[in-house]
Amino acid sequence: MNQEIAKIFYEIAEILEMKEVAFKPRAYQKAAQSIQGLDENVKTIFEKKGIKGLEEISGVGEGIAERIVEYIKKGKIKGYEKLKKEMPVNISELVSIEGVGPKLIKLFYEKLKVRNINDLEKAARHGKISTLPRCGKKLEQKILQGIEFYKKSHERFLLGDVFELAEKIKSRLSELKETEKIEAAGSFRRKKETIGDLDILVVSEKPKKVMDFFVSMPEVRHVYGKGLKKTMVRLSNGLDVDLRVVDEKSFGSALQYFTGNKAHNIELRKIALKKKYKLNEYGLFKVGSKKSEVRIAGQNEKEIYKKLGLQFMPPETRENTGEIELAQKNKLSEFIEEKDIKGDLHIHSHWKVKKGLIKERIKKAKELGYEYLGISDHTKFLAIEHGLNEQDLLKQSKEIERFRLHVSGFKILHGCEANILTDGSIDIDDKVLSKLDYVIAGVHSQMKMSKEKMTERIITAMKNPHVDIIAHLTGRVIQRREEYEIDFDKILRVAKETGTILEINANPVRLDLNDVKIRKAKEFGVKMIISSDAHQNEQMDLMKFGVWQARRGWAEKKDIVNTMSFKEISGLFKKPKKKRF
DNA sequence: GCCGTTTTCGGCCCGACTGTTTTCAGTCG
Repeated sequence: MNQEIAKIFYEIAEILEMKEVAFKPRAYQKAAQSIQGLDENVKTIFEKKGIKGLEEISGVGEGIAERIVEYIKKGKIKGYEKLKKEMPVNISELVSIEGVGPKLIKLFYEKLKVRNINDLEKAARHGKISTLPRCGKKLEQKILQGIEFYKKSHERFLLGDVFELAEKIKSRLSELKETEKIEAAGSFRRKKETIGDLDILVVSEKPKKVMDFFVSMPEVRHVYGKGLKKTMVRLSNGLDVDLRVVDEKSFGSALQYFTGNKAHNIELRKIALKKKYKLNEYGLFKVGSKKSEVRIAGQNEKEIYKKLGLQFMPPETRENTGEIELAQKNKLSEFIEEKDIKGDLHIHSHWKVKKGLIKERIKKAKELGYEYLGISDHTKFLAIEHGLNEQDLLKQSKEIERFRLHVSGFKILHGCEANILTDGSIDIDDKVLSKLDYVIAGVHSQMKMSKEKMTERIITAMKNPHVDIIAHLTGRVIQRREEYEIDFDKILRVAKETGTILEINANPVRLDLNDVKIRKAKEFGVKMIISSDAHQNEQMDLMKFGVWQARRGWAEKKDIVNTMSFKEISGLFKKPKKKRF
């Protein structure tokens, strides 16, 4: 329901903008944004706390709260229906065309009766657009091109897919002697799970050379525009990349500015204004009388936060979801870092089909600087993954015992990734589970159950004294499979009571728990573990994606159990679950 | 329509780029 309401509010904002209503568009937009990012359903909030509860949402006041209630009760909003009648246009579709905004939509509708992308394409093809005031041939071409790109579905890219590409582009640029500093900003730097486009900043004395080199890279398929400050291209895989050349003295402020997110930046500027400063991508300036400006920061990003009276915030937290308020009070915690990770406990060795892989995994784990590694193959219910049965697990235990004797200075744990069956039971006998160092359990079948049943299923598994960790709790595969429906609050309460650890699956297609859920789990005092869930050696490198996600969820070292030493974590697993935390 | 260590009324982030004109409106991030 939150997404539905957010979408309506965004549309209201656009329509009001068309009607040139002042300020209200921003209000609706802001409310839509908050509601979209909300963890709890507005309906639940309303049922629990009434209209006052809704008004607690940032950007939601009396008026908008009433509109939300109207939607909850009647499934529609009268004012919105009325606006729609005045402007019966598919706005959300049309605004997604690059270069088309509310004002143009209004003009196109009034003069050409354009209601959707199809109409717009026809109008542009027939040369109608360029007959309108302030519209020319170039706009017409731009619109046609925009439609072309829209049709090729301008979807977002997985962070994991963008990561390697970004590294490649950065290293190409760094080989060029004309570039001094290089940094990728935007949602990539904030390590969002999906990326719309990539922003790269460089410092250079020779912008022309850098831009020429940039557009000539083999990955570049299309150049949107090329200037000395900004060049925009599309790569052959469809990813849009903007390259910006900035002055050394503005590098920090440009990095801050282009990292965003937008809402975070707006808050920062407001703080600057209150201090009689001005903040933009060129620096932080003190504004004196007669509009004289003195730069007080810009070269260094940290300096900007400091001068604004704020603790430094890692890019992963810059979403304007409360980080600024905490930073003002100096109460922002230290978040977990990659170097805090001491081991990986969710690792597959495909033992039933290939025996030599445990050794390879150990070698890789040592390279990563880990202190320990846990082998956790699938169990028998997952025949397709050659899951191990009870006998296999006992045999594997003996082999791991032999490794322990031969490997020095490194510790190996033996676990498994067992299946939570539909009734919540585990597909491996308790007696065998109790012989393992630890047990991960996950749902791998029957994912479309009712919310109540799925919640009950997982809770039953958590109540099993042998189940230490629940893997990929929501089962989502980003952009491919929805989360299962679960009552997350209820699960968190039981996790806390039973001492069950929740996994943050680091695979970039899962990242499950997500940032919002991590933050909530932390608030409930539930412990988490970050796991690569590697099926191949190279996938053990994915741990960092989990760490970034954990940082986005404000997790600290103490919230994540695989920051513990081997002694601590093996001791932990030996204690009864309820006495662990 | 929202919101408050300048305000319960009067403000609401800011600059670049583009295409269109010839001083600026619309869009974007």
